[in-house]
Formats: sequence, structure tokens, C-alpha cells
Amino acid sequence: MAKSGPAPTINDVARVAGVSKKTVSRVINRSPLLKQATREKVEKVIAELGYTPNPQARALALRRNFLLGLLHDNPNAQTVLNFQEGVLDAIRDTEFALVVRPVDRHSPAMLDDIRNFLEQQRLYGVLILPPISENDELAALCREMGCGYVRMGSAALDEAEQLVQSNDREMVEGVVDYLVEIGHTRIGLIEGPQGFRSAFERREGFLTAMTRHGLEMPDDALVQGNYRFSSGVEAANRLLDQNPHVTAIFASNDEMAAGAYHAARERGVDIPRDLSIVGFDDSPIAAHIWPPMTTVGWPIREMGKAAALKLVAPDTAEAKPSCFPARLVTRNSVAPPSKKI
Amino acid sequence: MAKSGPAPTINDVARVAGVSKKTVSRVINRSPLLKQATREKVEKVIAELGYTPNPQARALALRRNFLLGLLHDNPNAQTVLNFQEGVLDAIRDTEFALVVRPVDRHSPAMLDDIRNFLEQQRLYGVLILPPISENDELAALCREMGCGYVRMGSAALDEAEQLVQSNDREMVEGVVDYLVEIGHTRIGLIEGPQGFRSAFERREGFLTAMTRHGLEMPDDALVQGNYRFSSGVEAANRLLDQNPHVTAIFASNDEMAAGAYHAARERGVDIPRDLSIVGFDDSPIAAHIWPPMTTVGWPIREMGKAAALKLVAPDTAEAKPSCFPARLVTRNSVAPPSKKI
DNA sequence: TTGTACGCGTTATCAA
DNA sequence: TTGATAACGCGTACAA
Repeated sequence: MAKSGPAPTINDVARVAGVSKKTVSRVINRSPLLKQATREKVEKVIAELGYTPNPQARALALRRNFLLGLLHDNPNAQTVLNFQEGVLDAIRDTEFALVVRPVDRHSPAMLDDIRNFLEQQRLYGVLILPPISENDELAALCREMGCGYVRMGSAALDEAEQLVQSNDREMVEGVVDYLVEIGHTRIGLIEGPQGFRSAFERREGFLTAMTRHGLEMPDDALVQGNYRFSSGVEAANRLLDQNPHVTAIFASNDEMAAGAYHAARERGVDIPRDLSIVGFDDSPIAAHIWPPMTTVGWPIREMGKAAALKLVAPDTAEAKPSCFPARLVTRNSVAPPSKKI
Repeated sequence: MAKSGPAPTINDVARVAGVSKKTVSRVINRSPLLKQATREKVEKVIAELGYTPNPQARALALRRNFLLGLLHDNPNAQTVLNFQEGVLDAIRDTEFALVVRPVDRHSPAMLDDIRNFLEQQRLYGVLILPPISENDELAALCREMGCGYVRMGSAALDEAEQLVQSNDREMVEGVVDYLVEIGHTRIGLIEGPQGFRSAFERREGFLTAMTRHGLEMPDDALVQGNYRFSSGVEAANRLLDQNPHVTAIFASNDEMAAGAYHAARERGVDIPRDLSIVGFDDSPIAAHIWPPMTTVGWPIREMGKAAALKLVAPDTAEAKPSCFPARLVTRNSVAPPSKKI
């Protein structure tokens, strides 16, 4: 280790090693055309001095920062944080750091804001979470600015190099299959808001499976929510107002599913005896609510890690996959329909 | 607005304005010794050209980045994200950006990691969330590195300039007062883990109030958890194993309180008829669980904003307060004790 | 395979 | 009050 004091610079290393600083620079940047002996000599000095390159100087010279940006528009907290953890798994012990940037997709100035942000920060690349990951103009902006990007989504939004996705549609088909298998025929859907690709995919999966099973899907069995708890309450109330009401509900996310729980409780409808509920996300609420909720869980942290690796180490094996299958997490909110209804 | 192309630099501004670049620099940095006319002339050119200083170059010259760091060790997701939102409220439309850095307080290398991080990134300042905000060595490290810092906590961990805190102890006293007022005398406490100042403060508040009311606090009415759901389940089971059991439980956070809900349900203990429960945090689970939970909510987002302002604009009024009182959020998990027990 | 000289865009020193 | 010039630490032509 070096003695404390002003941190050693590339010049110190060059002087001590008896080479030019360009040679040191080559070692740092893994230039292939270097004699092995030189490289080792320099590396030894680097270790002795405890030298690390100054990121600010590099950023200035390269016109590019060793910073990854996380762009998101307020999906649920757990998703953002899990993804963040994954990104940090990927860049741990590297020179990269993560800067977080929430944006407002309803603001007309959003794209300009992001443009300024990218122009200012000169990011190495950005990771974009849904729902703004679905905005193609934003992706185009990144390309135009020469900023790497990876989008996270529920469908094939982009090329594999710029994408981590899950198989929402297929998973929801599986949910319906499961419910039908144990006897449900009247199944309600609480779908997510317009303009969210995840909401679209999940609805399509739902409807596809219903059709495949030859099941009717009356108009009033499909209610739209906005991914918030209260919209789940309202939607479930609409579904339960009918007589007879559906025996099972799939909600497009856990928060709305929790809202459906709430509505059921207020009416004295027992879960799962009188009503089965399945959510999507496997957020903490799903495990903590009573009865524990059956839901679809997606590997968000792994997706975050892979997304970051696509930017900082695109050639590693872990950076290759772009589809991350979700899985059904079976708990206690589903049962066969009771006969009495 | 400027035409697109390479962004204008300070040299462009200087040339067009017919001054030296140092003068432009003085304008940017609000140097007081500038003739008003010169300043206005330069500012006009800056506006015309759409010039903004290059952060990388500034960072290199100043040896300091215009970056705020958020250091946290995995408290709950909602807390981190709310705080983050507050920080971003504070730095919106400024040159600052936020970099997030989760750390592992159990790692022996934590302090070294953070030291490297600070040395590398040359942050303007860091915001530290509990529980690592309680680590005095970490604060000392920041001072040593010349890095501004603000800690968030449940007590007066530091000087007002480096602190945003809530009044946990007092609030929990209020919770006990409330429970006693409506008739509870046997109240259980599920406390947080050792080494968390928040856990300590909340316990002290609890015990102080119990003593003040002349109420007994048997050893088996106090159970320790670790702030996780499952520990809340276990703790509540211990509390409910007793006969007669407590008529009310205060849990040191919502997640454990939700665990207590779970335990109660499994035993057929009705909330709030047979058992009142109060949590702490006002996290989403509190509003979404059944029955909606009475809990203590603290203004995390405001705290985040104030904390950031203490670093970037310490002289503004909003940066002054360091204590942010929590408040009791009354919902439906509390009722007078039923007679039958 | 290695070194020299210069550029990146800003701030700081010190003299005018 | 302003300006010339030298840092800041690293990368890149281009030459050797």
C-alpha cells in the first residue's frame, strides 16, 4: 500500500517504473501491443503505489464518464431497488458507479431533460426501467447522443444487446391454465393501465389462454386499473358486484391484487374459498398479506445485473441472455371454486 | 439557443464576449469582484450560445465532483426510494446528480470500500441512511476525506448541519399513551435488532411511557425481532403463547407488525377485537393489509430533501431544520381491549 | 513496442 | 477589476 498523502498519478507510476506515461496508460487500458515484461513491471509499480486512475481526468480526456445511469419513472419501489441491486452486483469492484435519475413521463419536457442530463453527465450508458423503457423516442435519443442503453421490459422492445425482458404473456397464459385446471371457468381480469406494455402483454396472455380453453370472457369480467392499490379495490368491487361473481381474479400486479383482497374482505368474501386471486410481481406484499398470495415472480435482480453487464462487459457470458423467464410462486390464495356459488 | 454541434466551451464564450476565459469563469462562479456591466455582457453571450460548463472539466480542476452520494445498507425499499425522491427534489435543475451506493455493514471491508469510493468519486457530499448512519467511524471517515455528509437517524447522532432526524422516542411514547387511554394495560413490544439506534429509541420510548403509566412490563412482554416479517411472526407467537396474552402489540416497524398480523390470523386471533397492533414507518403494507394498520409515519421525503439541501445549499431556510416530527396514522388495527380475555 | 507533445474544459496564481 | 499562463490527470496522434 502507498503511504497516504496526495494520491499517486500516472506520472508517479511512469517515473518509478522508468517508462513513459503512455506506456502506463496502455497497461491500464489493456492495450494488446505491450511486451509482457513491461506490463508486469508497470503492474508491480501500480500495486506498490496503490495507484488508481483518476476518474475525473479520464472522463475529461475520453469525453465519457464511467457512470451508468438508471432512468425510471416510479414503478414500484421494490422493483427499482432490486434492479439497482443487480446493477451494483455487476459493477462491484469496477470503476463504474451508478447514478439514479427518476423522470416524469407525463412532463412534456421529459425528453429535453434527459437530453440535457445525458449531454452533461456524458454517461457510459443508461438502464431504462418500465414504463418509460417502452418509449421508442427515448431509445432513439440515446442512440443519437451516442449513449449506450439497455431497456427492461415485458416484451421484445429492442435488439438483444439493448434488452432484458421477461415472458409475461406466456406466464399469464400459465396462470389461466392453472386456474382452469383446478376447475375455474369464470375468471376476472384486472388489467393494468393503457400504454403500459406489461399491461398489454399480460392481458393478451390472459385472453389467449381463455380462448384456447374455449372459455367465455364477458365484457364485465375485464376491468382496467392503474397498477395502484385503490384501483384494485374498485376493480374487484365491480367484479364482485355481479351475481354470480367470478370465482377467480388475475390482477396484472400485486398491488392491485392486494386491492382485490381488500374489496373481498370488506364484502366478507373469503379468499381462497369464495374467490381465488393471483397477482404479478412477487412483491413483499404478496408474501405478507393474508392469506399469502400466489403470484408471478420475475428475476428482477438478475435482470439488472445482466442489463448492466450488457453495457460494461458485453462479451461475457452473463451479458448474453436477454430473456429472463418468470415463474409462478404458489401460495395460498388459490383454491378450486366452491360448489355453493 | 445555440445551433447543435459540439457544445460551446468557455473559450467560445470568452471569444464572443471579448473577455478572457477567467472572467467567464468568474461569472459562472458568482465572483463578487466583477463589474456589473461585464457580468451582464457575459451572461448575455452565455444565454445566446446555450453554454453550460462541462462538469468533467470542473471536477478535474476543482478536485471535486458535483455528485451527491447516497450510502445505505438495505433498510426497506420504500424508505430508500422516498429519501431518494426527496434528494432529487432538492437537486432538480441544479448541476448536481445523485449516485447511489449500497454497502454491506457486515463486511469487514466496508470502511475501506467506502474510503476508496470517496477517494475515487470525489463526491461533493454523501447522505447516509440508517442503520449505517449510526456508525461514527463512517462519519469520521467522511470528515477525514473532506467529504460533506448528512446522516439520517432516529436521534441526535450529530450536529444539526450533518443531521436529519425524527422524534421516534417521543412518538412511541405517544403510541403507548394512546393505547393506555383506550384501556390497554398489557401491551407487548416487538423491538428491533440490537445495534439499531431506531430500535433503541423506540424501545426507550415504549418503556418510559409504560413506567410513567405505572404499568408493569414483564420480561416476556418484550421480544426482539430483526425488522423482518418472519421475526415479527415468531415474536408475536411468543407473545400470544401466553395466557392471558397481551391485548396490544407495538412493533418497532411495519414489516414486523405485518408478521404479527400473520401470527394472529393463524391462531384465529381477531385484529383489532382480540388484539390491537401498531407499527412504525407507514410503509405501503400498513395501508394495504387487512385491517388497515395504525402506524407511525415519518416524513422521509422531506428529510431527504432537507438533507440534500444541507449539503448543496446550507444557507437556505429549508436546509435549517434537522428534526422532522413523525405523526400517528390512525387506521383500523386498534380497538379497546375486549372484556372476554 | 515505446516515447513526445499536445488536447480535453475548467479553475487558480499572480501580476497588471 | 481583469488577463496570461500554468495546473488538474489522462488519452491520442504521430513519430521513433
